[in-house]
Amino acid sequence: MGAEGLAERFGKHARLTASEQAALDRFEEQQRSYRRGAVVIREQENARELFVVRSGWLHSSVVLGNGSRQITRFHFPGDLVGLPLLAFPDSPETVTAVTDIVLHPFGRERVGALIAEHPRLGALLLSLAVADRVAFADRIASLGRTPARTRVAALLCEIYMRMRGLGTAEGGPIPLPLTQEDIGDATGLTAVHVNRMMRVLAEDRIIERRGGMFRVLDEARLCADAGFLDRSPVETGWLPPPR
Amino acid sequence: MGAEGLAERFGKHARLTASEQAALDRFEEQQRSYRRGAVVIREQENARELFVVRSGWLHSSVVLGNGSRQITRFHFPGDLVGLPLLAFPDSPETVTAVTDIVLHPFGRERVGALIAEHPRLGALLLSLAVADRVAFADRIASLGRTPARTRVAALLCEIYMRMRGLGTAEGGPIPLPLTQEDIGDATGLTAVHVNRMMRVLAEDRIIERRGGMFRVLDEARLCADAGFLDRSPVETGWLPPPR
DNA sequence: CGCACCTTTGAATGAGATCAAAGATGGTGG
DNA sequence: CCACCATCTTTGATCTCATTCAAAGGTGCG
Repeated sequence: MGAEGLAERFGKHARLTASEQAALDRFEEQQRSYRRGAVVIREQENARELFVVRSGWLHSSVVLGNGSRQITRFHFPGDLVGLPLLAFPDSPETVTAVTDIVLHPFGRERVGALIAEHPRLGALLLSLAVADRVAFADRIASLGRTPARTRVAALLCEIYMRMRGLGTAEGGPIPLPLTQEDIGDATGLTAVHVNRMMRVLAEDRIIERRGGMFRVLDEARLCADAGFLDRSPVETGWLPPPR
Repeated sequence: MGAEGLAERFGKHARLTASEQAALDRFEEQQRSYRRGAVVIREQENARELFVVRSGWLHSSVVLGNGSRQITRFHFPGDLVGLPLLAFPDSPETVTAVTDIVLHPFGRERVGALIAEHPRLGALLLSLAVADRVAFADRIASLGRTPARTRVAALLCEIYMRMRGLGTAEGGPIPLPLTQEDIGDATGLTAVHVNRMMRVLAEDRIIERRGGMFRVLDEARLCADAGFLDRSPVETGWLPPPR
């Protein structure tokens, strides 16, 4: 549970041929574990490896000149981490393990080889990168134009939806291994204010919190409060045929 | 001046073969003009075409449930517009002409064909999509963790840098065909507050404004105020060989 | 069991929003 | 060419949401 590989992820969007499946599996030959809190990729440092997340949560963050931190994205099993290394030799972001994690590292040039040998997977990869970009755009809108309560709701909603995509029980408890400071750094709020907003959401019986967990009591209202938009599934009609 | 095509853009990052060059040029066979203010792609509507920007400015925006608008990205000549259509059949964003523009429309499946026939260009496209993602991340950090003055400075700085990349004179005047409301929608501020911040920047002799133009008086200080990070040029070491 | 870290709550402060209204500017049609 | 009107910019006054500062509980780990 809570573990997914590249092939499973890609397979959600297109039926893979045996050879494609094999090519993706080859990205997961290596395996490496990190402890909660470990820094996997450090901002501004030269890095050559990307990773497939096998299990656990991570986040990408940026530290501003004024010392404050902004978390830009959370990563879950099946996600690709370190994509910016395909564009920049020095990482523009820090990638940190939120929980204990297991990753599959692989070299940049393997992506090039994948695209050359399996253009359809290359196209699918582009598709996923673009979907990611849309997620970033949604977050920009959330930060730029919505009040605190909405932003916190949006983050919880995103986590809820993503965990459900990985197969969490419907109304069951969801792990929330983030400190309120983390949530603040993701939503552009202070930890204090995050605390107040979470309390309000709990008082309104939209969520319930206990320990490092939360439970969604009223999915409809959470989505409404969060301004959640269900992005239709990734489009694959334009992909070239498999080779 | 101020016009650039796909081949020029790609050529900045890798030396193109004749056949690659030709393949990219073929994306610009069609041509279509729009007036300032025209909506090129409408949010939530089904769209099948992407565009290469030949000349002029555009922006992508999202309208939130509360009626407010967030501009997520500006597009300049040589940019690809409508990439989200590679992942979603219905556009998640509205694309609007900021000035009179000329675009080259093309179908989604052409991207698939390009990747299949020219994997290296596919990889480069992925690279550019990833670079875009990093730009989004930078903006998230700006919105989430910096004060108003910094955000406005960051936007002007971005425009300044991008215009320079397209060949604007060093200390010369730069067109700014945006209303203060537009700038507010991009920076997550009100038009009124944008006005105040621009005034402060002008009073501090960092920029100068006249008509629909601005001039950067003190590039170093603008960059410092904006927390500008010069992202190193797009990395191409991992690309597969040209076919 | 004790310490470090996290959560929670209260009170004061402040950055940016909102409300309001007076100038500029520019595009359009007569 | 000019007058008019819509749109945009500018400035002031007030209000509010979120921050900051401070301090008291919790929690879990070594």
